[in-house]
Amino acid sequence: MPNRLTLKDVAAAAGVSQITVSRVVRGEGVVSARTRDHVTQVIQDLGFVPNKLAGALSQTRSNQVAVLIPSLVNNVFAQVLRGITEELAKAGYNPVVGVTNYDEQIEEEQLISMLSWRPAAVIMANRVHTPRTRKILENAGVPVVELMQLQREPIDMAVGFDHGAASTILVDHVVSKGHRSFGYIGWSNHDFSAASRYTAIKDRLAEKGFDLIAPDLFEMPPDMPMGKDGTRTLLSQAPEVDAIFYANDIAAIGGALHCLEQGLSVPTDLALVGYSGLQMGQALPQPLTTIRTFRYDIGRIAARNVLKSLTNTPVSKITDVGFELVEGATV
Amino acid sequence: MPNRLTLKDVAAAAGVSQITVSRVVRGEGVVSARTRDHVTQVIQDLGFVPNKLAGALSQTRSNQVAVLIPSLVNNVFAQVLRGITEELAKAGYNPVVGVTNYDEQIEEEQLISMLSWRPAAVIMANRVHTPRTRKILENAGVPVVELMQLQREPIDMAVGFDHGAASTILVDHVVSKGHRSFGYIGWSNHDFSAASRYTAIKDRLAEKGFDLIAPDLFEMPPDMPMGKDGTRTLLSQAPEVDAIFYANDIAAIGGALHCLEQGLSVPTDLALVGYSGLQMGQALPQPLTTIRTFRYDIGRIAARNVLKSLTNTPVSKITDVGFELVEGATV
DNA sequence: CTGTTAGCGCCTTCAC
DNA sequence: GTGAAGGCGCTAACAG
Repeated sequence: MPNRLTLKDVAAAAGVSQITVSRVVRGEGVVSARTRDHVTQVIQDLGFVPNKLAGALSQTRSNQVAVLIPSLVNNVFAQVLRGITEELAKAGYNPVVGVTNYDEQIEEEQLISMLSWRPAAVIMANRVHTPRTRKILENAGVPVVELMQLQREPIDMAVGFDHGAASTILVDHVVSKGHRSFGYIGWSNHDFSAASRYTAIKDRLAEKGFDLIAPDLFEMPPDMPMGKDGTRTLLSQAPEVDAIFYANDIAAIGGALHCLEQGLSVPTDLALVGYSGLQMGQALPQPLTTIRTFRYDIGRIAARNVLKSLTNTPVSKITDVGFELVEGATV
Repeated sequence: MPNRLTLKDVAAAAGVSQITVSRVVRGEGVVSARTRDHVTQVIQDLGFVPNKLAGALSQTRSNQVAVLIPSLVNNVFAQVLRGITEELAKAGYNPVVGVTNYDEQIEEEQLISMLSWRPAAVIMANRVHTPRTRKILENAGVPVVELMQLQREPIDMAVGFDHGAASTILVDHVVSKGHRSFGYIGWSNHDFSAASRYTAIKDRLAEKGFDLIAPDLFEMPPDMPMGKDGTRTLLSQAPEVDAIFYANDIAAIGGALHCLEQGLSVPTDLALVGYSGLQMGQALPQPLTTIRTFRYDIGRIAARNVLKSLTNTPVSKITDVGFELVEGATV
């Protein structure tokens, strides 16, 4: 077990004190070039790896960042996490990942569990929390970044974009193309972003005098088969619908498959509207009309804000990374 | 900062000693029912959260598990990670995730960085390591689980399946359907699984007297656009090819899109063979012929083996979760 | 520029 | 059944 080496061992081998080795390891404090080189050499030779548990304990803070995301398999969050991970790695920080499965109660438990590791910061890829979670975060004494959705006052910092605005633009685009009867396939849980998207679409359509038909919402973000089945169900209940908004691109692709199988032509018979701008939707023969969001950037900026905040560099409380209407061929 | 409470504070409030509180918290050692209840109550009232840094330091071991995966965005590894995360969570362990980007050098750096947190175990979703990485793992003194590929002797434990066998079965199936000229679209880096898949396909075809045409291999696992472009390139260079093996389902779907656009009928003009059995490939109008692998189970079993190993429960060194030939409609 | 001292918060060991 | 020391490995604060 070579890693059972401690500062003391290195110090003894190098003929200096522990604290000198510590300074060399951290690259902080003043050490003469000579001793620094010497100690560095000894560290190399011995293969010493500092114990960060002890370091964190003595500083009462670690270089781990707690990250809570609703799902790992959802590509959107996978990309957010990738951005976070890459950016943290540059500064020598590690993410500790917790998955909430879109459940605020689990989020709360996970958060408590992670806080007992005294992370340097917390990143939450969600804006809805239990009251207790909010309170814990407010008192955690570490930077907190909430992701994706900018509406509402952040606990500490927020990075994302305005789902409501994106939905409005999407609606206007679809209506401008002449569609007149609208359906929605999505989900209905606590996810604030999804909810505010649905509401924004419904409201905007209402302003223009249109209805939005959403027969049964799912309990989870719909995947491709759910999008396919949902489309069939919706069309059987409301055959007049000539445009469907989907909660995400994957579900919309499911809708496209339904059309393909049923011989419905897109967008003449039915218009399909996605949400997220995944690469996959754009690779289809008919590129999907959707809202492109910047997941990777959101992750990176979140991490960067964490790091800034930890070094007391001024950070804006709210970072709007925007979105982009992708005018595909399905509307 | 409510979490600045320590054992000492709880002990004072409860009128007992630190160690008694510690025993109650851990549920270990003998404490009378009365004091236990009392202390539990005080912990509740104060909202005490034990500091695991200190706990881990004094035990010289934590309940964090280091997980190194090549990519977060690749659905295969996302699912592996999901399995790991869910299973660890049940036992109160947290994964600390490092992403290697399919690079053994980065893997080595990440590993060293993570070991300085003295994780309870290490899970590597890859079987190729630098010599130094191997040595570090052998001496780490903690359980090590390597994933996906069963060939080769594991450092400690391995969970996965035999890529070579899967490829052989795949080849036999495709040949049995009457195809006679074969192409391959994949990648060529250090990934042992990908390499052994390619080799196994090539070898098996050779045994049957066939060639395998693989013009240019990518540096990364091909995605949908790469699969699409690769298909075009390959067919322009070798128009006689009537069946293509893809390194993964996503690339194969890209191939399907190419056929759709070019009016090639599948499998008459061209057969498409995927690898992984992603849900997506099965949702297509023509379900993809592929090998289904059990990513989620691999993750779960890996985590379970870690936990067993930590409690000195006997664990088999090698766990073969198998695979499944999916006879779709594209061959 | 380098070293000494005193913890960080918990757990192990050994008394009582 | 409970408690008092001592130590896990590191770093902050102060000396020299």
